[in-house]
Amino acid sequence: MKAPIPSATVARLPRYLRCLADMSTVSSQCSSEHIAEGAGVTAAQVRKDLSFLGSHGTRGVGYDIDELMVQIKAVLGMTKTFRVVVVGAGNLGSAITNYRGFETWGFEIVAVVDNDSNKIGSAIDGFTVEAFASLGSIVAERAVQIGIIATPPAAAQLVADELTAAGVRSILNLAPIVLKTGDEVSVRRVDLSTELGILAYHLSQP
Amino acid sequence: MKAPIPSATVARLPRYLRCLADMSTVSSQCSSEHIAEGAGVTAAQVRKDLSFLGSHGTRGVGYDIDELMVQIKAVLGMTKTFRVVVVGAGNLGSAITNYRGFETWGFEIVAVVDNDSNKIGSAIDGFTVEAFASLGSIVAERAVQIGIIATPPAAAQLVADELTAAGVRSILNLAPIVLKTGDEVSVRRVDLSTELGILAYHLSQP
DNA sequence: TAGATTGTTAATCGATTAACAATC
DNA sequence: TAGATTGTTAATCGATTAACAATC
Repeated sequence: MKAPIPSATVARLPRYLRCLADMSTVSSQCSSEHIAEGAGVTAAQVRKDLSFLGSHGTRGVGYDIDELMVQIKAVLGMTKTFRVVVVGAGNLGSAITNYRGFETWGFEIVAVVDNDSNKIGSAIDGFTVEAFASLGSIVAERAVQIGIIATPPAAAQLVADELTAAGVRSILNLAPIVLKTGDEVSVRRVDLSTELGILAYHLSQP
Repeated sequence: MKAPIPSATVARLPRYLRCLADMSTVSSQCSSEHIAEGAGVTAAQVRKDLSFLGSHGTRGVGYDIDELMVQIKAVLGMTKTFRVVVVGAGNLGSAITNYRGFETWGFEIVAVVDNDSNKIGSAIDGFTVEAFASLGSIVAERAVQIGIIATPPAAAQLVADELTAAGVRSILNLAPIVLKTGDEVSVRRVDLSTELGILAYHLSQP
């Protein structure tokens, strides 16, 4: 029986991991208090979250940093790698393609595609931009598992449909639009525009 | 007595607004059901959220799209504009500077700075990259209100300190690190790396 | 009036916090 | 043993959902 980890806890695990990585250079042990400080949450929150992974701490002592990192990595599925296609070679797509953080999580970009003939054939971070029309064959031949949508919002749904048709079952959507997909496709969204809206709200508060 | 709007509601308002903007081209009225579909939430959720803004709907009819947009814009503070400095002219900083979504929320980029002498003087989207050392005078002379941190994580805290010292009271932090700032500074974080971690978790689930 | 849809209530659900026994 | 810190419980808090009276 796999323990179901609450989504709020999952969302904090990557932060704990980064925090542990920072601490691992100076120590081998840490307390929930240490992690809490680095991650910007309470110590009780940290202990509660880590309890979902099982008991890996030692009472009176704390957690072994390396061991805890291994546990978190296992839970987050960082033992696997995933092949990614980036759709959209504009500013956002370029930034994503250049982003070094992907390797950390086991994401390997295998193609960058666009439907703009001016961009096709140009180079981005060592990748040659390929035609959007080739998406199906690229997905099939390179066993692409994840599609990142970095297109203007108007194109995003079409891209999602094409990715789905090609057999991709996981999408990271950076376009500020809610995609309509079947239940077999899991979509996550990162929406800078919405974040700016929230920021604007807080700024306008007295 | 200003009604305190729950943070979860605030986070959804920008999405409702975009959704309403899309619908406004084809209709002048809409129901909570329509908004819910476009925003990917339940109709009950929409009505509950909108109730915090006051009663702007008509029972049996729905909401007037234009009027509702005005209400949401007012609540989100979109009647104001904010001057922004982008710190970091790397890939992320460039993508941010090129991002057209800023104007929507009243954010006006007035400077892009970096501490890399190779980047200083180069052009990004019409801006000439200026020296990080000039941050203080730039903030003062151009009345900068918001700092966007688009640097590597190792530099982010220093940048935050400098922004704070220069008098900036709002920071959007794109670096994957928790900033330590005084209570007078409000920080929001957008962390692509954490999002990738969450995505990896969901991908590795059966 | 009949049909539709809001605004609001109460119930449910899930997440956070505080406290402390367990135990190194 | 004394001090420290975990793991877990119970209480609290906040957000979501379902239902429906109000009312256009």
